[in-house]
Amino acid sequence: MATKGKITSLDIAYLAGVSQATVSRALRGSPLVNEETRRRIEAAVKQLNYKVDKNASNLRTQHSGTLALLIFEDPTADDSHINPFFLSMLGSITRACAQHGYDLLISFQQFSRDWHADYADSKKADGIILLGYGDYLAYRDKLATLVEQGTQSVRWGAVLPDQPDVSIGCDNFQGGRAIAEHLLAQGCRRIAFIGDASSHYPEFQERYRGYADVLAAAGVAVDPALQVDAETTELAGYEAMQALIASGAPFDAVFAASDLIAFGAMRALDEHGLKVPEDVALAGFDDIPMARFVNPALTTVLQDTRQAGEMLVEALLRMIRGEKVESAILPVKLTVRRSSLRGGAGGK
Amino acid sequence: MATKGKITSLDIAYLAGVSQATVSRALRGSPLVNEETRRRIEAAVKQLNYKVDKNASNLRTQHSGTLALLIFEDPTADDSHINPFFLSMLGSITRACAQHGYDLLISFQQFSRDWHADYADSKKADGIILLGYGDYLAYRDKLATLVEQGTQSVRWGAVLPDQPDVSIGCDNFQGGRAIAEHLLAQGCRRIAFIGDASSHYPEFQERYRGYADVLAAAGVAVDPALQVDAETTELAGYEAMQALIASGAPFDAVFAASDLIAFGAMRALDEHGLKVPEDVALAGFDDIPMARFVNPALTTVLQDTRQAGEMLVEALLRMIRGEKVESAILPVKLTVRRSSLRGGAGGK
DNA sequence: CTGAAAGCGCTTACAG
DNA sequence: CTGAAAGCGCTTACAG
Repeated sequence: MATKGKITSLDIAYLAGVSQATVSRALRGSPLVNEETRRRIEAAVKQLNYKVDKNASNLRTQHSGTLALLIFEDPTADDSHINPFFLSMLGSITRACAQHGYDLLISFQQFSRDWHADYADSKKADGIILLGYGDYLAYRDKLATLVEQGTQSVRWGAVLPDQPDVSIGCDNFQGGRAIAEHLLAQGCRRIAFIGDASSHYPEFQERYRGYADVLAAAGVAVDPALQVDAETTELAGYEAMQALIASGAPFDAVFAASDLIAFGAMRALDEHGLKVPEDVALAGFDDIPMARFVNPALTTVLQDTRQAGEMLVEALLRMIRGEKVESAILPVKLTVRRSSLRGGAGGK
Repeated sequence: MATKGKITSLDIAYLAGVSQATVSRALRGSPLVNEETRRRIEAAVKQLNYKVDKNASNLRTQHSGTLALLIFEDPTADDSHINPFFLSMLGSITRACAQHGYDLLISFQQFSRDWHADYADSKKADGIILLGYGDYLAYRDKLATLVEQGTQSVRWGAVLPDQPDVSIGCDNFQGGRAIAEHLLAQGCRRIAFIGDASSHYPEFQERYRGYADVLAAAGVAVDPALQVDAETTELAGYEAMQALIASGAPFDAVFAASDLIAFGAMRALDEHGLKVPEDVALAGFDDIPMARFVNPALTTVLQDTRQAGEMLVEALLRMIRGEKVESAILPVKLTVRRSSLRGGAGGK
């Protein structure tokens, strides 16, 4: 039937005995089309297995029905070792896109290199979602350029006073507070913080601020000797923990700025014969799926990735529609597991 | 400078003092363009921050420089609980696409519903990669339809004699053999298999065949009472293990058809006071990132997702180029960890 | 409610 | 090496 060549709306028009314009109207759901005509067209579409050519329709309408997701990662990142937290986000973003009838283009980006953010300019995507950690101070300029050029974009990350872009982030400060309060309630007083706490990594910095805030309010000294930098990998957490132990500074709890860091810390503690939670209470941040499987299961802060993904997509779509969009902060939830429980719950 | 309206190749042409056709040639890297002319054009492109409109160029050239990845999942699947193995695949596929200069569109699909495989027909993608478990016998017809309609596609999955499509899969049979041999070598004789072993799930079936093959060769009975169905989730593994324990059939080892199943089995064993590996040796399949973090760390079979992703993408691109492409089987690698070690390595 | 026609922004034979 | 022109397959004012 179909003459091998590509089937176009003209073929449908011919088969249905109408003009090509009417086919287009019918397929776009225009109310102007007669019910009977529409039925004939739909029959023809089915018969020839016709699909509208998106390149043509996108060219004509000047939008693509597609969003792009850029995930930043370390150059060191190995295939399968993308931060699981971002993979969860990816899942919920994909789903949110589908719900809104948008397709999703994804791309991993090296943080340090020039971003391939051309998806929007080249009309492959109507807007861009940015995801991933990296040095914010380096980040900032590129973000500003993006925004200046009028690229529609939203970012997952810390929500700060003067940032150039629209961001959605979780309440890192409250999360940090929750962990610190919990560890204090467990009787810990020498609580180490593993993770960068500078303005280069605002999310970690906020977690640290929450932690320091609670300690100070409780009259517990915030000892700089108990803070060790680490990027978000198991290895960095391991090495930072080693360094802390080697330093000889006494501690009875560890607040790792992310779950991956906590896993590394757990391994280092184990190698040094320090038991979690009996000798050292341990907590992380993110609540990635693995957190409940490690032994002991990890106390952490749940970031609701489902909600986050929906917020990101919805914010971006509103932006694309030309509405004014504000940054937003999502609540977090403390998730207590065995790794931080000093009392009777510990032990084998 | 740019008059707010969209910048097109005509603007570049005007600025560079050439025709629009020459701009197009220069930007596509045609050797016909004079060096000096090319430089002027490139300067203009930079000055106006021009990007080629992909919708227009794709429409003209009739291909999109994009591949689509469909990931099938259970309707029950929660946001963040996509099988981590497929997330690893997603990572390596994304990377492989980037290496080949292709963009990647992703979409989660409900297995039971009609697939939204229109990416290719609508010219949004040049081809499709299929990923995910599901009832193969139901799957098969849809696959056949896809292939019939001439949609370019490759699938990750079992490589079987009569399948309609091109598949890349790992050597499930050898993987099953490797686990069984290892468990036998540990002195186990009553080795349970948790996972579906029917032709509905050919990958699991192959793993089961490898296992049964080795047992038979070693003169160990393959007891049907020791095989319990389970889909690939932690919960299904947990429930299947409960059922097996409740059945009263004695066993000294468990071969779970996937790591997620193994995690669930581990939890059930733990709740029943059965120690891994002392009382029961346990092995999984996939080597997802969590496998090394559970306690005890899980013996499993490594599927090389990096290689798999590259193979899938390369096969699909060859197909798109019109080359003949065959299905292929990738080697696997036994990864022994503490969960299966009966000897001195066990214990705390 | 429908059709004829213009045009989205490119790419690429064709002619020079 | 370059330009003028056709055309990819749609969508949408415009006219009826």
